[in-house]
Amino acid sequence: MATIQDVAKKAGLSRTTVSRVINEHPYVTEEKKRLVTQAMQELNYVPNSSARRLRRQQTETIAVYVPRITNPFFSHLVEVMEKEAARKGYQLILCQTRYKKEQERNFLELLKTKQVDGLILTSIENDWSEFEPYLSFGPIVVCNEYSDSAQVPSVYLNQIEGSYLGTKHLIDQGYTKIGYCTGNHKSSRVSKDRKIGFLQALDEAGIMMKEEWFFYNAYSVQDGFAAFKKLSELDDKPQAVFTGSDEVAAGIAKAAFDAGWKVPEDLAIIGFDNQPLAALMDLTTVEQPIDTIAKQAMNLMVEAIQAKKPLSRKEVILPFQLIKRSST
Amino acid sequence: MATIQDVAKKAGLSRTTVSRVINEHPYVTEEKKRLVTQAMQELNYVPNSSARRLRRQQTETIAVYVPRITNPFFSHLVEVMEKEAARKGYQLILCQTRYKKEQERNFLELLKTKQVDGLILTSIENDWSEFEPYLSFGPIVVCNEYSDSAQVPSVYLNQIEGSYLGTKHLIDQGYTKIGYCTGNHKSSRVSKDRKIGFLQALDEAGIMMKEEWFFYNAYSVQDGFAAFKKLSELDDKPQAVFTGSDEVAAGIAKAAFDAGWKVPEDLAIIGFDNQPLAALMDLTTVEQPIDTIAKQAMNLMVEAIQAKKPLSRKEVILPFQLIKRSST
DNA sequence: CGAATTCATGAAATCGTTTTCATAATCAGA
DNA sequence: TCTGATTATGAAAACGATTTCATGAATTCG
Repeated sequence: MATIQDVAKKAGLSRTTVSRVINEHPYVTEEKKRLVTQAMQELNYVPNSSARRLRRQQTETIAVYVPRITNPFFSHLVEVMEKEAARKGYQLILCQTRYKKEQERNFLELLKTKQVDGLILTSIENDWSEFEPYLSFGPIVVCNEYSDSAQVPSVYLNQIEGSYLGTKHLIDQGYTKIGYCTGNHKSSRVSKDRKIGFLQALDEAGIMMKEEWFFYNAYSVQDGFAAFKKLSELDDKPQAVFTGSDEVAAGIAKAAFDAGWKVPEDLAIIGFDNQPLAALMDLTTVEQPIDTIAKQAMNLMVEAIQAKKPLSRKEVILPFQLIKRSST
Repeated sequence: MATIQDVAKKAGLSRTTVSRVINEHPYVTEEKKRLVTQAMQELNYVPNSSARRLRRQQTETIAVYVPRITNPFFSHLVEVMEKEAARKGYQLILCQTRYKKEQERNFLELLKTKQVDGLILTSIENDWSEFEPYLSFGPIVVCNEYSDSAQVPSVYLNQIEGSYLGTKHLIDQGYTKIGYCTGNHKSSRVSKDRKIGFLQALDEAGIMMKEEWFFYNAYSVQDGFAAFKKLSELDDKPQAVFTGSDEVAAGIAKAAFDAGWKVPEDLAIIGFDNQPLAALMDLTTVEQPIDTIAKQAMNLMVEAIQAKKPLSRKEVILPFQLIKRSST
């Protein structure tokens, strides 16, 4: 492996000048620039990035936290982020927290040990106080999830509004017995707010909710199957169900279909996210502008890294959209 | 930021001893070990990974190439790889090539500039000769895709067998007019072999194929819609269609359903991958053992990095499985 | 008991860059 | 022509770890 020293020797110049050429500093004559470029080419030289990182104290790498990359919502988020990051000369390190507090904390070391310039969180398992101390090591940006105590920029949607929008739609369609089937993840603000919005819509319409119409821990298609099974065994069944994701909605729809139920006549279903799956299953759903969330979060991050200033609290709140299909 | 020097001073010892404690070298008395540990704690010291990388000449980071992370096949692959890598103390850098030759080549710099210890390719756009020169910078492992000229380990499935298996199944069900709807990506060996296996099955059964029953560039649900539209406008329509992915199959199934067709009576459909989507849409499909592919590829990579020996050609070929559902 | 190991530590070299500082040479303005 | 800025270059000091080499002390062995 050729080093900058080798190039310098070959070109008959100093390391400094070579470095200047590499980094496009001014004050290098065309003549020397040519010499250096040629020497670099002949030696097949490439700057060693570890050395550069050490000296520059920056890594041009950003860590992105997701629970699991196979969740389409998060893979979409990551796809856009990676694209945006690459465009700006940054790499992405993928951190799957698997909904585990400890996993999430482990990855924090990346920031502390200077392996990444910053952290983007798309989900939050731990209390914000766990993150707080790491802010001195580099910027953190929150997106999708949010926390009132987080003193960093957050790009998110007002999930109260989102679930209100979806629930209101069900109510407007005339349903009065409405089930609620979501992950209801304890540490998630998104979960909490969704529930608030849901209840708020019911409340405004003067509609009652029954304890047995809540179905929790539903994340996947499989969970949707299970939820339907429970639902179908109730004496007093809901006429419609609000879900936390298109996967769950799709699972319920499929199970209902297999059981000979008609959607929406026997059971109306509303999904969340508007993924390709929703179009496929003809599910009404609440759309989240994933592309925009991802881009904005990444932009804030790169800005923060380059400004080298600590980030302050800042909220970017984006709007939802209802996509009406035949499941409601 | 505290450095190793600060710790050494605080503990009244040399950098060397501190380093020994950090790296668990033998030959340090318990007494000094305690002193160092305490000093590290008090100073909130963490080793700087850039410095460590520079000295050690390794990064504990692996780059994974995928076309797009939103493709469920690849996100599944990456999920398992990340898990496996984390378990072994490695990080993953995500590289989305977006099916572009140039993007793919750009990411090669990561290896050359020593930002990663190795490369795992799950898709290949460029000719192998483009990768060849980079082998001197670190190990490369191919998985899913494969190339005869690649002198590195490859973990893959014999796609000729896979599509043969699926096509044979359609033939066994009595279909004689069979369409073929895949990506048919030019640079992909997978694509080529799938077609070979398909034609082979037809050939063995003495079945004729019509040019108009080939539908190419189909990757997504959306593409499935389009393919069905074309198919349905033919005078002589196929009775069954072999597809390259569950998404495409699902798209066709949905479009067919919307058009009032019955599956499989009016059109039989077989997918590929056995993703959650396939269960949802009740699609017969050819299953690929994604978990195993991912794990094996990652193991080979870590082994290669740690052995520090150049990798030689080696093939790990895994088996397919047919999942029969109601779409055929 | 002397020689050969093994254990324990530190000084200094090293990894490959970028940055600071110093020094000339050139140029512009009075 | 002198002064002060601008341009062009290199020597040497960082960046923060690990590793080599040297050296003594303690232990084992014949």
